[in-house]
Amino acid sequence: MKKINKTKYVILGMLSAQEMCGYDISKAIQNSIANFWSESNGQLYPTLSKLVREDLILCVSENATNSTSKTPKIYRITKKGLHELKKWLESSIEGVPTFRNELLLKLFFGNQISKKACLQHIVQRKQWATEQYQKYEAKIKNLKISNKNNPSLPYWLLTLEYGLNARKAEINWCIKSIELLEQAN
Amino acid sequence: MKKINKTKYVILGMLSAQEMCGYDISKAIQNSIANFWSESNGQLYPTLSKLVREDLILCVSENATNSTSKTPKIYRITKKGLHELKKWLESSIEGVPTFRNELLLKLFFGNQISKKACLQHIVQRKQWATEQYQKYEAKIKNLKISNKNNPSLPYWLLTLEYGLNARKAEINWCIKSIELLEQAN
DNA sequence: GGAATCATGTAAGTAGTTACATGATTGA
DNA sequence: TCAATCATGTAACTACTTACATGATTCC
Repeated sequence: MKKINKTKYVILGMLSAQEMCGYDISKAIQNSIANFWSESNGQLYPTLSKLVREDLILCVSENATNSTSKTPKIYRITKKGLHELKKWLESSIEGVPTFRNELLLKLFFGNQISKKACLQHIVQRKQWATEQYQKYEAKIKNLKISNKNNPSLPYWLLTLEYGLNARKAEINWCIKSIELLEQAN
Repeated sequence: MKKINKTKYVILGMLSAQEMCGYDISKAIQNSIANFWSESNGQLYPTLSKLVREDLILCVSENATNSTSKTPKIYRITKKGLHELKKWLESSIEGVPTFRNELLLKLFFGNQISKKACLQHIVQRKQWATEQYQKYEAKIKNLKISNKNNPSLPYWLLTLEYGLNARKAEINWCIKSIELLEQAN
């Protein structure tokens, strides 16, 4: 289950929808997949250059004339790139990585500190999960309106509902855990 | 929300229960927190040395006489180490990192491939989540018996129930998503 | 004029894994 | 005797983030 760089596929995926510059891709990530994926500039820009070298994308705005250097570079996905993207999208997922969970780590050693301190961590998480839950609800509502006829809508909703469900489960776990700890000897 | 190295606290936490060598710690991680935490040898051993230098743990088996080099080095947590551990356990959790989710990334771009291929990913995940769910159930059952009077039991159960809940939520999301996609246009 | 935003990129560093090297001990 | 497990550690590498540098454009 070794980690491989997927920045490549994020870029290809984003460019499969429309031509964009690096900055646009960065914004698009923020506005769509940020709940389960992030990319820093330090990964994004070098990968863009790499994908051009590999012929998976190309730059369609090399206005060689007025090259004032800080003009946006608009990228377009190539046929080869689209093929590579689809191949990856279809390929099955090899194992699910274990996510490190600081809350659970602290609770696992919970007997070393006061019950009250442990409860505080859980209450804090419950608060967070509740806020997140509401954000997901709002996003789902908005997306259904703003992208009514977008063929990608069902897929985008799937990802939001995953988050909604996960937060809901977390809230329930918090409630149950608070009760359980308060009762415990 | 910058990433900081928590290997330190895993080691301190494990040693707060009993004296152990590096290998034992590695095994203990496998048998207890592997569901939400992992450490590789490449992190573990250098960190052990570092913690000794920082006086947070000490090596209690420097049998300087018969040093055949591959004899286990038994470590014990110091007062300073225990204090540092407790301080961390009580400190509040700064932000929850976004976990990268390959399944959601593939589904987000799902419109680029066939509905069937997307469904396959979800079915596969459902299978995995179901297996995991059963493992959690078994672990919880066993732990309740094997650690009946252990004061840490409620905390350990909390972490297992988190996993159980999370997998259950995932299974439900899979079922719902499969239905939703099959109906879609 | 100046702040915010648009836009690209790099350098330095951290965290982390993998793969290897080494050798002792246990038990079938 | 040979495989498995116990046991420690390092070197090389990858992924990734942060912080910085730079400058254009927009719009109040």
